[in-house]
Amino acid sequence: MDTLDGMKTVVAVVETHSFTAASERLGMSKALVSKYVGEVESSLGIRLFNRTTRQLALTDAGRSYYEHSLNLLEQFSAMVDNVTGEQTSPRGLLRISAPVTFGEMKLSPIMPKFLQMYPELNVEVKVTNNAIDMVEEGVDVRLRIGGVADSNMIARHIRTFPLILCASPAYIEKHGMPETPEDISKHACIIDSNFRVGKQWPVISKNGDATTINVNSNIAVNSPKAVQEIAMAGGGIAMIPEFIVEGAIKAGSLISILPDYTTLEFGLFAIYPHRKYVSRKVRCFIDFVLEEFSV
Amino acid sequence: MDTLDGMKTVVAVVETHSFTAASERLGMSKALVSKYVGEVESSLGIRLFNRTTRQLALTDAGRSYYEHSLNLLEQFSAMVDNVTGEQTSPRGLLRISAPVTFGEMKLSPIMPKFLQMYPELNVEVKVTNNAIDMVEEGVDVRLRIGGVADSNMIARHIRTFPLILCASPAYIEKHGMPETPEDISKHACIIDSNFRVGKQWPVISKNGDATTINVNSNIAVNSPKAVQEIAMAGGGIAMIPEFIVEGAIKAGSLISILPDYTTLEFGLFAIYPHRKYVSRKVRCFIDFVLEEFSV
DNA sequence: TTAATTGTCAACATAGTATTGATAAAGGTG
DNA sequence: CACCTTTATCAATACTATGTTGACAATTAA
Repeated sequence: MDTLDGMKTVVAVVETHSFTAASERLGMSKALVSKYVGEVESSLGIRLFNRTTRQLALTDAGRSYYEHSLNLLEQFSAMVDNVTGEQTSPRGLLRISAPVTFGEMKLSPIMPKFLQMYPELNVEVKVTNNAIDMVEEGVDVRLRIGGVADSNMIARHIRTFPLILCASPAYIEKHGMPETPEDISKHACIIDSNFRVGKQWPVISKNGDATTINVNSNIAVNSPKAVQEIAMAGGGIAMIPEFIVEGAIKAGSLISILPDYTTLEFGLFAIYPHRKYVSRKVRCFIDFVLEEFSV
Repeated sequence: MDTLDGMKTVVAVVETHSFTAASERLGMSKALVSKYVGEVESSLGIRLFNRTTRQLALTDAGRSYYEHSLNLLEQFSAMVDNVTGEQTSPRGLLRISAPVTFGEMKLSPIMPKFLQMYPELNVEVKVTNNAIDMVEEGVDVRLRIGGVADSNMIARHIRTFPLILCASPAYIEKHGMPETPEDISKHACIIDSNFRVGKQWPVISKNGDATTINVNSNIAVNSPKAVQEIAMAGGGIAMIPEFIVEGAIKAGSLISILPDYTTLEFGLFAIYPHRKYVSRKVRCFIDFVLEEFSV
């Protein structure tokens, strides 16, 4: 057994709290995870986990080994990056997580280009809206809307994405096209509960005048895709990230409302662990995303 | 190939300046050393050595890899020691070097006890009087008479050993037994050129009066054992470490001269690399030697 | 109790391992 | 300048270890 693989295995077990989950993260059989942990233990001559088949508890030695290993593995990849410099392309596995709609619509289309730039890199994208535990999931970088308050995470701002107001042509035909922000409050609106503004929608005119509209709504949903579907079905006026609806607007199934006004915008951030050293593959990915999403 | 073994191999090659010497230090075939270095190089995608069959030159990447690896390997064993704590006995290979006579007469007899204390430890003792390069030879601890001026080495004082004056019974019978320090200068003396005093022998009486004798000598040799042999053959008065001649004196083949006086003494030091972390096996060995040689 | 899930075990085919001896290149030597 | 030694590498060999699969006992939730 490669000593470093042994360390990686223990790290994965500690972070996932399970041999089985660790085997999935590492892409190997659970039998091998069990074997590796056993080998590490016997090579140290000390028990790292107190385990019954259903419960897993770290021993003091296990905690110590985990913490040191984490540090060592990080230093090792730092060394590899340092030695190879910029001469070789990053290799290995990069794990990314992203919000599902953003991941599907904006991230996925640019991934082939990224893979082409770094052919020796394997990428695993996990789209999820659950506030996943990066450590537990073994994610290297996480794209997220909004920053994080976790001090051992770094949140790097990528860019802001605007939201726009829109509704279906049928709805507009029936209820009329709003001409001023104040008109909105006479309409039915669809709330995306991901955005914390609720029924107070901010609207900013071209010359910078900001107002807040108290909108009427009897539906809220926590998915921008669902909001779009509701709007397209004539459910009323929706506030949706532009990148989601730009296709529908071009196709004519949605109409932009008050195009001379801007409304909410959200920041896209890249979140990654706050350590001394950020691996080159992560840096490359963030640089790539920054470049691609630069306005 | 175990990643750490790859690192160890590169380290050994760098330090010995040779694949062949590295293979000897590591106890593996030179073919494997060659293979390992090749594997490390191809896994990094960069050349570590510029090598013709006869010349070996580190590349910049090689130097960087070596330095980082040294650090990583040290941290790894520090971790292992930390995790296992004092619960398990040190294991692995400990390389010791010692002056030949001291090694033969004083160190060797206590080694079995040491091995018994730490059964999982393998020891390799290298007796030599040449001022060997600890790095090149891969020695963990070196016992040495006198300290060192190398700032990246630590010299830990073990104890001082006295020298005594002696001669063969036949010589004394023929030339008379010296009764005062001044009598010595009338005799033939044997110089051990290891001790830098040359023909100025210091003598200190029991009440602390120190004098220096200008001795006559027409032979100097850089080996205390040889000095002893010359003295036993009737070559004259010799100044020899007590531990070397105590057997001969008991056996009657040498007689102590001016036993009420003391003369030179030398310090025995344990030399080891000056790093953040001293491995447990080295600490154990030094502690053991300190204990054994405590007066 | 049943059912599902967990960590471990034993067996197996496969792939990698390290040694040996041979080979070519490069220097030092007389 | 040819010789001889030494060096790193290569090819072939026997062997060891590797990781998967499927079965198993242990544990807990329903």
